[in-house]
Amino acid sequence: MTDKSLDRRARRTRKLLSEALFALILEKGYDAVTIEDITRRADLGRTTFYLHYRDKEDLLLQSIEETADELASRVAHLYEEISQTEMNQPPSEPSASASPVLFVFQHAAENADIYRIILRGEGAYQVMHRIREIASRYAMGFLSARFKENNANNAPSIPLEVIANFFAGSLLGMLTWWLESGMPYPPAEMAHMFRQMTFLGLQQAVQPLSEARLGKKG
Amino acid sequence: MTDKSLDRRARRTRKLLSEALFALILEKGYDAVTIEDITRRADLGRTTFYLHYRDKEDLLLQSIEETADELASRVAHLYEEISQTEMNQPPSEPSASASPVLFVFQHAAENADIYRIILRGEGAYQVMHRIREIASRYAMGFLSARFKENNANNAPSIPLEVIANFFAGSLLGMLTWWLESGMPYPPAEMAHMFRQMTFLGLQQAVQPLSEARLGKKG
DNA sequence: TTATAATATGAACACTTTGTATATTATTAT
DNA sequence: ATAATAATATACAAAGTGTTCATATTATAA
Repeated sequence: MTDKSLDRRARRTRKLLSEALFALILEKGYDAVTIEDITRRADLGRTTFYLHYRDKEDLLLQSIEETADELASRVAHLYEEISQTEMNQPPSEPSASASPVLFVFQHAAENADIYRIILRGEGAYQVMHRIREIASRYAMGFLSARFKENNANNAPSIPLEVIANFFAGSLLGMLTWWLESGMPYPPAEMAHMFRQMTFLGLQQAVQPLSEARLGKKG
Repeated sequence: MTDKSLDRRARRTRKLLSEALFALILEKGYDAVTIEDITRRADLGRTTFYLHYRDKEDLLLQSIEETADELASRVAHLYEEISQTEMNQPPSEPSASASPVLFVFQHAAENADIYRIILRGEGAYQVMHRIREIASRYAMGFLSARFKENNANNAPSIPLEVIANFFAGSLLGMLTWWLESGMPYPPAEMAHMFRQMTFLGLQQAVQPLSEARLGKKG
């Protein structure tokens, strides 16, 4: 998690700086935060900041990178386990327990501050762009695996890239709403609802008991 | 569109300023753009800027507000027409022609610059937040109308608020990808794919020809 | 066309923030 | 204990901000 190769003072300093930045961003927004704000909050000299980071954006991006890497590696690990387990199961059923989606909601709950900052788009383009990239690359892998399992013969009716970005967008949309409204449902419930809408579509979600029109094709 | 109550010079000045800002943001990112950059590009005196706008953010937000208002009013108009037309049709079929979703893709294509700026999250929190709000409020209205038509009796299995944010997120996700990759499909095709995924779910999109598992419920 | 009201401009100003340099002190690792 | 590393205070130049003011230009309506 935190780099052990660093001097103890340096580790402490960086931790204080990123915590101060997070708090200040949530208080008054990224743009309004100055370096002096950060170091004053962290109770450090202003010059100390420049010993560790180039500027405000550098600090934020490095902090986000840490969180993203941690999530990515843990999800990747979980994902491998799942794809093994599900080899012996009906594959396109929404997997209920230990799904990567559930994991994302849990991770977001544990790191709510940084997730809020990321999803609000603070720090502009680069941050949100990087997150969307991660989410849709992951979705691509996930979907192309499922697709190969199920449709060795048929071409998909919609390009995978499009599906992946639909998937990433909807996940980020639900995450954002969930965090901004104070996480009114537990992660498991959010994940369940997400899977339901994703796999079965709005038609099912809106009219749960009618199965009549499903066979039709547009 | 542009306020007729303004002096001709003032209209020209504001237009030049916003065009300059858009171009500069796309060139080097919101944060890096200074007021002097803007006025130099627009070939205006720096003090002139402050005659019209408080700061950089004010200029951007006003420009976005204009675009958003225009879209909102045009969609609202279209939406009324549709809901009348569809009263006499099977209501939960994805409506093919003249759908509000198609309209959004068209509007995005016509105003690609400002849409890119918005969706990249330039100008931070307020902008993206406002857009998500508009999108999900619209989705709320759209969905609750459909829901009432179809399910006067049953409670929806998923809260409308959640569905709306799922919907908004997926639309914004697809829009973003589409614009950032140079609009590789025509608006009509994007809208069609969006409707397909939204209403029928990934299951249908990924395995278009298998209708076997659809009846099941998780 | 002309009067006058509204806009645009350049120069100057105080102020904030940034990023760097330097000399000094404090802490860590071994 | 000591050599290396990190933190600090102070100072500085550069860039950007937002405002004021006197002056010039342009639009509008009588």
